[in-house]
Amino acid sequence: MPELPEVETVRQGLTRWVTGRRIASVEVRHPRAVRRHAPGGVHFADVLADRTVLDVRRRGKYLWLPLDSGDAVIGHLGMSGQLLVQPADAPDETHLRVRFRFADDGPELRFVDQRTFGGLSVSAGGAELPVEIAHIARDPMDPEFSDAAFVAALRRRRTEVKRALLDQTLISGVGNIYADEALWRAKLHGARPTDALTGPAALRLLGHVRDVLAEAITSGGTSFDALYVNVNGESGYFDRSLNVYGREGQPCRRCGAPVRREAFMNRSSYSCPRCQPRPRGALRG
DNA sequence: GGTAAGTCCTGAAGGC
DNA sequence: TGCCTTCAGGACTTAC
Repeated sequence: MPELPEVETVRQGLTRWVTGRRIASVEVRHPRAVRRHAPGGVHFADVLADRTVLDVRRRGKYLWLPLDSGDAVIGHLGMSGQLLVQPADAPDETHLRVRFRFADDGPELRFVDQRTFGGLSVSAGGAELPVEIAHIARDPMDPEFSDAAFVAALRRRRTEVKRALLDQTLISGVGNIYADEALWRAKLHGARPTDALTGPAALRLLGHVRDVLAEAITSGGTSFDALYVNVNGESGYFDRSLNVYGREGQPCRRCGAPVRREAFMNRSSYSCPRCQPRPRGALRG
């Protein structure tokens, strides 16, 4: 499941493999993969032909590829998307959605997505920062991310802390897995109200978020079921380092209490019942 | 049939 | 009352 570390790994791979190359043609094999591109798949392919990729950039879990036309290709991997660099004669993947061929006849760029939550689009004039993703906050690894502004905004919210961590307009790049891991490190239950967090507590939490993400980037991201792979098709191995996520019933690595799983927003939250006590007044559980 | 995931959309709720 | 902002939850998708 691609979160920031996975997307960053993909960005680094794409930078190496597609920067400076001229697109010869684009083949859209599934309309849903370009559903965010309002003019449709034919237009998507037309506007990209003969354009050169200048760079590969990232904002949160979004990638964009500035082009020599001033436009940009926006990509989001959703929960099962992959951007693969493959030899042109490699067999098509089962869930191949979009294929980029290059003028140098070198390796193709393929967007493969089983569950089609991800997608590609072209942002007109979006080379610097596509307007479509301008609402996404900076991520905590971004040099221009402001810790003080984040802490202030977090404490202004009237919601639960895990929900706030998943809000990409507040802080980007944190998904379900790393939210649980950061909360475990901070010894906070995800249902804690944000407006009751002290400034220092919020700052400590942010530090743990940053640590978890940094360690995951070093490991090349997390993968459980081979749905996520980097541009060369290799899985990350950060899952070996997870402390609570997916470990229901197994002993907490800090205190030994069995890790609990709770329903949260149509998905799961994992936490230690002893290290991360549920706040008084919280209803679920 | 339940489960997993991230984002967008819609309706509800709250503040002024 | 009414407008604006913020919040909560459903929809989407598909393999297992």
